[in-house]
Amino acid sequence: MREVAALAGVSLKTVSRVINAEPAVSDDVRSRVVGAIQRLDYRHDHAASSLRRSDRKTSTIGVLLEDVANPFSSALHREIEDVALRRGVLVLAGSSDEDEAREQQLIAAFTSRRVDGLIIVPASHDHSYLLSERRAGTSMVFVDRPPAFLDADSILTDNQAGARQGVAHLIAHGHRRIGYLGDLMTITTAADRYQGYQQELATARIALDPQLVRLNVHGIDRADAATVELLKLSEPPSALFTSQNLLTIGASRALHRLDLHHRIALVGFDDVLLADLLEPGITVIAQDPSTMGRKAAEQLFRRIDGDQSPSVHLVVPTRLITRGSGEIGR
Amino acid sequence: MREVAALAGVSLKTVSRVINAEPAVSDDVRSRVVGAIQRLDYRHDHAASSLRRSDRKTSTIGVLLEDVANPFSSALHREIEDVALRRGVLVLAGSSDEDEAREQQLIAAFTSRRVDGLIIVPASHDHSYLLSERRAGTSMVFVDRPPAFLDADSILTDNQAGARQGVAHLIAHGHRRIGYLGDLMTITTAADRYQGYQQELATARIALDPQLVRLNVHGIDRADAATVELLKLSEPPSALFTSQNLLTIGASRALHRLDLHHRIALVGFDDVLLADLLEPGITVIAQDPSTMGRKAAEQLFRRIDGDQSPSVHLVVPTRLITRGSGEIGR
DNA sequence: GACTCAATTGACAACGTTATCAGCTTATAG
DNA sequence: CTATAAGCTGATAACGTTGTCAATTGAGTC
Repeated sequence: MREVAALAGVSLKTVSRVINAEPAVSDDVRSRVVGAIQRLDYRHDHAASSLRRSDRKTSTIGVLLEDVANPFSSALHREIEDVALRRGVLVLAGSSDEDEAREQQLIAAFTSRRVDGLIIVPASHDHSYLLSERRAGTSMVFVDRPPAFLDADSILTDNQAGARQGVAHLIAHGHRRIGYLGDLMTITTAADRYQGYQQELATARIALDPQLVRLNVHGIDRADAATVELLKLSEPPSALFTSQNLLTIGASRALHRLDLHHRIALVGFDDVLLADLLEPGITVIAQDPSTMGRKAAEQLFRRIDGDQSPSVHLVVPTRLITRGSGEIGR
Repeated sequence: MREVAALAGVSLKTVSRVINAEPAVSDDVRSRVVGAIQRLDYRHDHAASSLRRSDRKTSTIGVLLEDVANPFSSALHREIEDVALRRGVLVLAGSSDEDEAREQQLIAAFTSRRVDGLIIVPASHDHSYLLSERRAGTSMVFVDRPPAFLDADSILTDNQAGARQGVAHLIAHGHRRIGYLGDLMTITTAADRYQGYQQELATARIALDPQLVRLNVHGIDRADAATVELLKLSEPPSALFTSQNLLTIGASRALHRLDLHHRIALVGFDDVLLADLLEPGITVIAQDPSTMGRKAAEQLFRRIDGDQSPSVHLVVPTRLITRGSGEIGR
């Protein structure tokens, strides 16, 4: 910048003014400075600039996801990116892998880079470690799971209602023995969905058979194995409710292999790509990650812009998509 | 930091020494400083630090993908993140959407934040705009598509050989009329794959029938429509080679709808989640995005660490995964 | 002709940190 | 007891930029 100023025959401050498009610069000087910038191919240092600027904004936000490579996370990520980019804000992304230590490590790395705000899909169950960060003025929005021991905005899926809707759909097709596959119970959404399952059974006056329930099933392969177990029972279920993406895939794979996919009904929580090509297509309770990402980003930027109103807790509804697997009768 | 120094009764520089774990600090002073840091919950400012440090490293890299939400991109992204995080490096990610202007805008945003390096899946066809950036010392690695008018490392899939392998597989099952769906020809990988198709037909002495070729097909719906067109021909193809992810899905959807999925053979380029659950499973030429991401990140960090050797051009092989759809005979 | 005012420009300090170098203390060798 | 070295600590400048405020210029007003 010093060289640019010298070449254009002006002061440092004037170059700064041109770069920041401040009005009080004559056209003559401006064009000289622009010329010098190009000749020297000068690149503005955003970090040094934000260090000195009074608003101290880095125009960067941190996004903590479960795993940037899973479809739900990456759909969130994409939507956040679009909202951010429209404001010239860049996104630092990281994957927690459901690991509390990794979550905290990543968030510390984000904040030491002085991000303007954080969007967090939390893995941990105590966010009081963020209190001082919040006091320091960092905006933050929680997505998919609520903050614990911390008051902050959140955008959640209505997990309980979604699970009830799915189970009710199976009950409506005559099923009374509905197997349940649930993810790690430490994940609050998994716990919520299981509550929904229990509630809907209770509403329909169906006794919960613990044999039909497999909790803490994580990943496709475990879900496959758990499905096989359920179907080997002396009184096997006539329908399955799988409460997560990968569990749905695992269960579906097992049903196909056992050639039971036309006999055992299946409803999954969270949509699955290609689910409509299968025979039968998989009926799901779909979440809406794009809407969640957009709302989260919009809320974050409202906070960054100075909105001080009380915390907002938004619940995004689920949608039942019928494709065949959930409409198999008993 | 000034306050920490005051509370601990030491100088600024000593606090800096403690933070950077420099050896020349007595245990007594160190513990006083650590105590003060915690009492004041001081947070280190990474940007200010790298502004002054002699290596000028920001411990941040920029990753430009086609779309953070597509499976290929996000698998790359995840692998890069893992390599980076092991070194305490954070990842800024962005989606070009195959738009040259958006690519350049994002890269400018990355470089103005002084990233240590760039990993680029290019959308544009002239990267000379990066010359000055390279001269300024920014490391960069290209992935999936080669750089143009710029000498830089690249990690590519062997697209031509992969396509030949897929087409050869169909020919080996007796097919002579093989339909081809190709993505936008401006994408170099799409062009390479089409070349592979042409070459393999030539090798087998099969005349290329232009009617069977549909180029510049982009997205699931267009692929679905193009498939329907091909099958309506008076002399329809007995097999299809779809040269991209979404085109495979679109074609598969059309085949299922027309109930031809057991009669028309299909081989796709790039793997598709759930492809093994379909009836028949989809045979694909699989790329290996995880390996590509890992190699790209490792190469980038070698450059960042000062490796000045000539550009490396790595080709990652494809793998044929047979699942049924490609083994339907004529 | 003196005065006011607006428009333009520049000098300097400051943002939060680290590099450099100098100074102080204590131990060791001769 | 002095000389030298090693270990620890601090004062100051600097990284690249912008905020503050003052200086300069030129036009317009009476």
